[in-house]
Amino acid sequence: MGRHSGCYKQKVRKGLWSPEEDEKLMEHIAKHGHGCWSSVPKQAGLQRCGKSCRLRWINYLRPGLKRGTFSQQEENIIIELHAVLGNRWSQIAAQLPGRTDNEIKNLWNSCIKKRLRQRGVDPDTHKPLSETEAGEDKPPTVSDTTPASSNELPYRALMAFDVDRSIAPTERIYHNPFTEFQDVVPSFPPCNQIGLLPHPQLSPCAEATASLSAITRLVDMNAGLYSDTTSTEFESSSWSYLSPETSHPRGRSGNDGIQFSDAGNTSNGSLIGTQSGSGIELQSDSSLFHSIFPSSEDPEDVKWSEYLNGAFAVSAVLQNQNQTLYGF
DNA sequence: AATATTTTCAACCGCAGGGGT
DNA sequence: GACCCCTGCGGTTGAAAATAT
Repeated sequence: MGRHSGCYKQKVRKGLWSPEEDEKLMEHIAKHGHGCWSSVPKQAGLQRCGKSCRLRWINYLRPGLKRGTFSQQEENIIIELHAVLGNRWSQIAAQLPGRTDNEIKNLWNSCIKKRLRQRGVDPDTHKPLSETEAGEDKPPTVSDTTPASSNELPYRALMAFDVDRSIAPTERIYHNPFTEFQDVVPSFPPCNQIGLLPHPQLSPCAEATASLSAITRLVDMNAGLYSDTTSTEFESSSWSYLSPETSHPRGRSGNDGIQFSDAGNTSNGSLIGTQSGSGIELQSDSSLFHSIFPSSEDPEDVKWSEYLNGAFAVSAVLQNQNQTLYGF
């Protein structure tokens, strides 16, 4: 089981790939496709195991790969998805075209995790550190949850925090000699748009707005997940909830109860929202569940991908409109 | 300029699970 | 059902690059 015969049978090279090896692999796949990976190295004349070829192709040579700095929107999406999916990097990557699971995993482990901690957020649970440290019995982490049991789909309140935007991302052009792919990193939006949403009528995707509406209702129903914090670190980290009615008294109501605020109208970075409560669940009998999955009688029937496609179309809206949700 | 330390990220490893026999 | 082969996933490692001293 899990054996990898190619690596044992013959001498195989390990470590970094040379340009010549890359070229051989590219040429072979261009001509014949990869077919059975275990036979690729032999056919391509490479002293690598099939597994290594596959990895190289998927993570580096495959056409359409974006390389280089993650955009603000991509990071937001990753954080959102991680809150729901945990360390299911391949599923997260599936929502970010051109990004690989490995790349996302690296970003998470090297950057996002650290930044979340600095902001007083437990990267595993997406809860304030003060909350997770306080409890002796650590609640199950998001990564422990099983998406299959949809009646316990976790959804953490949408949250945001400031970052130092004085450092603008450099415009970098990445050049892959094989794919000729270029990626220009967009500039950051203003940081005071944290937690603010685009007007629904401006949204190019009504479906996404509807999903957002459902999520927002969910947050509202279970609002206050992060309230009652006593951590000054937490408070100073400019959290905000996407909690409609109570959060943004000056906001306008959308069609489905979402309030939309003008950028700059919120208090500058202080904690918004005063509800209390804990934990968010999708119950099969809840109107929320049915608002997200109108065709499903039972949460068990819901395909995980449907959930993602619905819930995270939100991200697409943000992406399209260059909005900041989490405010990194 | 030299060295030490930290960060980044490509690649490896082991495991799980599916399909075929 | 047992075994084998293969793919895919997530955790981990370690070399290279970047940064600090």
